[in-house]
Amino acid sequence: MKGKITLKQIAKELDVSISTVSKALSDSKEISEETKQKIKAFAELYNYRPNNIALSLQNRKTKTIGILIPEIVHHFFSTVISGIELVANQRGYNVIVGLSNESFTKEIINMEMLANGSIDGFILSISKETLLKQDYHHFTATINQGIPIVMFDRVVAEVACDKVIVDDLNGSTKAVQKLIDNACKKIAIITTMDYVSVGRLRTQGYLKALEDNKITPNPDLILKLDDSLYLENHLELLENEIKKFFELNTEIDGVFAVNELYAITAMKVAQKMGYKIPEDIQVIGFTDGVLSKHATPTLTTVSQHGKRIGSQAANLLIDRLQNEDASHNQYLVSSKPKSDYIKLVIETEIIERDSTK
Amino acid sequence: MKGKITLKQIAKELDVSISTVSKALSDSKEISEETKQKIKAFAELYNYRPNNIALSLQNRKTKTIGILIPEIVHHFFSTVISGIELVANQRGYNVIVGLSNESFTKEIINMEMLANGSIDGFILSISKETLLKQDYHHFTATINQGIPIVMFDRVVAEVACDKVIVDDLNGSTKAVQKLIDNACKKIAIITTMDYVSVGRLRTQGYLKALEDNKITPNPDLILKLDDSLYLENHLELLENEIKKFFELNTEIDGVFAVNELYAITAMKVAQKMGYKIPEDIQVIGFTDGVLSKHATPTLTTVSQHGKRIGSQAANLLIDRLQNEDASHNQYLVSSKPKSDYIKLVIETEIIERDSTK
DNA sequence: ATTATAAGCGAAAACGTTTTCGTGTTGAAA
DNA sequence: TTTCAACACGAAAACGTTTTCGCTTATAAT
Repeated sequence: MKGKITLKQIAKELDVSISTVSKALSDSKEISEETKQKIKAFAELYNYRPNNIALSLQNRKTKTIGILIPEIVHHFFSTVISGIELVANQRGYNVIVGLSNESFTKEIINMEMLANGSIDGFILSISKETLLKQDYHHFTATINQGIPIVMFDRVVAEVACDKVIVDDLNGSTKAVQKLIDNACKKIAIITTMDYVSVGRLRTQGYLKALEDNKITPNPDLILKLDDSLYLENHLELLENEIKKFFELNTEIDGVFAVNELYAITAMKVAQKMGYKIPEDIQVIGFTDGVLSKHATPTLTTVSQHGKRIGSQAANLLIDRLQNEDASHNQYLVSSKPKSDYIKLVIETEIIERDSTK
Repeated sequence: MKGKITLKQIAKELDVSISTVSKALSDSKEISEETKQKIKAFAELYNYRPNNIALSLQNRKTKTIGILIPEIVHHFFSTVISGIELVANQRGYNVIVGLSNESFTKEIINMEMLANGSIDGFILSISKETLLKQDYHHFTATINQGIPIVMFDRVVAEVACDKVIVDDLNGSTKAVQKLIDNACKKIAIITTMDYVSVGRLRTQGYLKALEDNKITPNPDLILKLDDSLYLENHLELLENEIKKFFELNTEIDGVFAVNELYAITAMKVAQKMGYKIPEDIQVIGFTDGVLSKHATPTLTTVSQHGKRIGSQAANLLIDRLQNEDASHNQYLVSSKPKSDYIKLVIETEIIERDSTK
């Protein structure tokens, strides 16, 4: 009972042709009931399953989606994957994942490895190094090869493809507005360097909320942190940075942080300095990770709905794949021109917990 | 510039045969330098890359590993994946992931979907439902089909295959021993139902440590929680259970929890009840997730080294795949008989933080 | 001049499918 | 009895590779 049985073997065993076996198993009416029964029974007995690779070669499609993300040990990204996997499976697709580790080179290698027939399309989030370099030729090259891409979260205008993004700007505005509504007078933001698009957008949202309320932004209240401080191992450095920031700006009574780590670290530092949360300082973080639910106090967050992002991205990709397919079919008119790319914006939602009043 | 170029197209364009092109690109000495140059230049120009699917069909191997895990939004599992991906990539393999969502049926469907040629071998952790049912026929069937499996963490003696496990028993013993050394007199354990093997083993480790120190275990100090309470949404129920437990056993001065959630929830509840940690109660959790580093106080844990588990599992699998390969080669003697399966035990390590003295 | 040898290339099979297009047999209609 | 469908099945091509084997042609040896 070693190795899968093939059409050829069944054919030989039953002394019919390969075509007959194939047709019998697909219940073709070309084959007599009698032969069908015989073949089906035999196939059943030996648990025949068609070989995926052979099918892929034949159909020139693999029914597999390539996911390319910066890292996987990360609540947001793994949540997105779970969303992708959900609809992919429902619609008959598998997912193959590659990790760029935020590296430009690994991103390219992974893409090329998968683009040579292994997958039908990509769902990806751009690595930081690529964002810094602003070199997107591998994406456009892939698209030009006829492999569609759907980008999520970290997207870029330079590449023409479907995109699924979080309403970073609006979400941030809502969050800061909430702090304003909660009577915060001096609202700080803890954010990243501008080249990470989401950091930039969330900062803009912060500024917009202030503007909407005729509050003049105070540059002192904007803390831009180096990305390396996002890493778990630089926890102390991060704490120190935030501590200095608080010491320099003692009047802060509200903090908006663009990610979970910054938010809970801010809470921790503030508490160590004797502030009460939310009485003295209210905090909101952008993200919805595990830490938020379990911090003390629990953290009010702007939820990104990662799972929904994933499902939508998968739907977008599979829709396009099947559309392409249909347009190859001469009997159908291509319903969608290839040029109109969709940009889906997933609304955020503020989840109120105990770090705000 | 649409779609990848094939050997056939190059051959036609350059008016040579397909075989010549193939040989030229693999630098065969059958082909003259002149022709090689011409073909290579052309291939380079059109960015020729061999089609993975065609290669897979030819070689009857896909250079792809199937990962099958209960869930992906989970620090331990995503860490393991990152370890697998690391060595898989280094050794020229891709990874395709399937999620069982702890469901027996989804586990089977996923396996069958991938076992039909899509992958060369599996790395997996068994779903809870499968563990409960104790039905492992799909694993043995897959192995009998010639597809090797490496199991990690949640493994089972009934299936003959390579395994990578955490030294749950020893790790737990060490943790409880540490509590004993730290002068804890009444040490409680918060654990899961027995059918999850790791829960059972960790409970055994707890008992062993007591025994080693001639302490008679007190059944009242063992809290076995229903698995559904592991879910994030039943947080309040979980807190209540633990609260009742503490109220019933006021003399507890040490807690060993078999997972991160139980551990930090125990800390939270204890603190709410007025206990100081680690002064009144010391806590150690089995796991090494994000929560531990950021809880207040930070949690002393038994680290499982998920990344190492992943890398080792991948090495085990790829070793076996390449060994099989070699044994098909008639010029080599199969160096390893197929029957001796390896069980790797990854040592745990206690990471001391502020929840112990 | 004849023969052996090597160099350079092409034909074809194989991997496992699906599908199109024959082809032979049967039975009924003319 | 001849003709024609309908039926049941097989041969072969195609997907994109690699590899074995065989065939020319030119060169070297006799």
